[in-house]
Amino acid sequence: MAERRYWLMKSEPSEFSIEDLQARPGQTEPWDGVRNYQARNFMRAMQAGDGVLFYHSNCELPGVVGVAEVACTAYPDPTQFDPGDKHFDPRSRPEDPRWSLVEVKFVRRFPRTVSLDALRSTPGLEDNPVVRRGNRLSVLPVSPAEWDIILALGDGG
DNA sequence: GCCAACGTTGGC
DNA sequence: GCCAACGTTGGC
Repeated sequence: MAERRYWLMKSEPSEFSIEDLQARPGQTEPWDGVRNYQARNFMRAMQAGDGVLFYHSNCELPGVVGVAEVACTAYPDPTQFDPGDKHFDPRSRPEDPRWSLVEVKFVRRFPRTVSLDALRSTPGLEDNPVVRRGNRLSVLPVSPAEWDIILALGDGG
């Protein structure tokens, strides 16, 4: 059995928020539209049951708002083949799909957002890319130690 | 809305 | 393979 790993996934709440995830049937959502190779590779490395920190970006209070879980391993993102979709990729071929997604399942919302400010000022998180200036990666790994720190901040808040 | 940081593209 | 131009991300 694979060891459980931890990730952080960003979403703009105006596009898709943790409340939207909670409201979904089965509280599960295909995390489509990722068009960055590094982020894609991280999704391809995910296993069902991995922990996910749900991060709200590009909003009034950016930060981690709750916990989700990887619901299945990666499969081809269907939006890459849909000419009507904003994430359509004309250069991706069905016999060799370029982009993948995983499905994500709601676990819980934190009582309070663990803001980016809080992440930046908490010892033990300074090595994670999410606190680094100019970081644009939307899917990134979190170490077990970082996971524990952020959960304590979120659940204790 | 601004703009710095970054990834991608394409000319050479 | 270099690198300038371009588009996007995301904090502020």
